[in-house]
Amino acid sequence: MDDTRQRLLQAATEVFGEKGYDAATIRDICGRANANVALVNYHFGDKMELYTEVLVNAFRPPEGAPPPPPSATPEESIRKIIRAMLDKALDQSDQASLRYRLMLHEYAHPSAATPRVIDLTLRPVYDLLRKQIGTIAGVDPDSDQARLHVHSILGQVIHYTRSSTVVAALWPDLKMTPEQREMIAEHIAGITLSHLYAIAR
Amino acid sequence: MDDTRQRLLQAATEVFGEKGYDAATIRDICGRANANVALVNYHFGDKMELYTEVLVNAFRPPEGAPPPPPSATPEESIRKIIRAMLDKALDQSDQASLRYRLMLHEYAHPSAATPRVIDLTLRPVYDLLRKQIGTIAGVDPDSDQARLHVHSILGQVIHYTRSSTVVAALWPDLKMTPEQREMIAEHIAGITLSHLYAIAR
DNA sequence: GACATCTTTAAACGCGTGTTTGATACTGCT
DNA sequence: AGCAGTATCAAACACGCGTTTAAAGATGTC
Repeated sequence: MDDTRQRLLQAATEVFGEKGYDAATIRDICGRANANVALVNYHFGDKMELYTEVLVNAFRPPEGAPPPPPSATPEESIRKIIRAMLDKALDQSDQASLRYRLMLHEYAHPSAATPRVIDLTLRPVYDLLRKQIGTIAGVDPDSDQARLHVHSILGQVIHYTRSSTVVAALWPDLKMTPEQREMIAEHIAGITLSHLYAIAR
Repeated sequence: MDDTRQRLLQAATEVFGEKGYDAATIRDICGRANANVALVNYHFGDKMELYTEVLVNAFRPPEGAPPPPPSATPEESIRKIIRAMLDKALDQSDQASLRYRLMLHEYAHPSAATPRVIDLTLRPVYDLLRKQIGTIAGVDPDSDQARLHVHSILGQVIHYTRSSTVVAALWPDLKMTPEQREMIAEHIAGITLSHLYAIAR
């Protein structure tokens, strides 16, 4: 059945998302998919081709074109983007968080597919944030100023979502409840915005 | 000779620092140390004990007690800490950067030793930054406010040093020259400080 | 129903890994 | 010189990995 291919793809998405390419084993993937070890090679060729298939599948935009978000103010737009990234990354065992974790593994161990993954994931957010920031501060979205601000935001969001061990060790009281996520998102947006306003003046 | 043990330790520090625990191989380590593969097990027991020995050795404070830095203003202190972290991480093939990379690998793949590594590396900086920030903003160093600011700083610094692939893809013109490092450090310090002043008012 | 094609299976292969072995060289002491 | 203890060596071992193989089963076509 062609359904086997689909089960393998889903199992592979989970295992690659949880452990990354190197640590994931074909036997583990096939075990979860109730499939023979040889079937990965039969259906996909080899491990790397299965992996790229997983990436292509995970980062394919959904069918129904998502409506462009109602254009809020640039400030609210930035706040919403930050909050959405935090939520998407921290909602465990969801398909969206699997995508996010695949992305993080790509960044930690770059492969030939990494540039394409970046183009499909981070770059749209990067470009959008640059535009909003340029608008607020009255600077060119291509300027160092705008880029520095966007990397500040990305760095902080990735820090909270990827380095959970470090954060937990230094700040045990942080449980990442929805309220605390809101507090973090508000803080990240706040320091950037207050600096932007200082520039605009 | 006992000098073999030392050569193994140095080679292991390099290989573990470059590749992390899993990807590092005993044959690679022994090759660099011009030693037989069996000698790791003879001198250290097994791979994991060699690794912990590397960690203990790398994070042992140097003999001569380093003089406490001349107490500058809190603002200058924060700027210097940020700049120092960036430099230490990005200076290639230096012993200090090996320490830093060992640290990053520990955070990416937490082990039993991770809490101790955090205590020896990040926590001192974390506590110092909290104190300085508390002073500037007039808040408790234990408050959420102070902690949020410190995690913002750490997140950004780690982002630039660990996610070089991502940064390079999104911002090809950034070459991490000394001038650009200074610009980044100044920006990270700037957004935090300008927000702190806003709070203090 | 018979044949061709696509799927699935258990078993094995080749390779790299950490580790162990048993022999050999070296060292320091009496 | 002789000997005990340490250090080093080449070789092999056991295991897990990705991959291949050859046979068996399922499926569709005429």
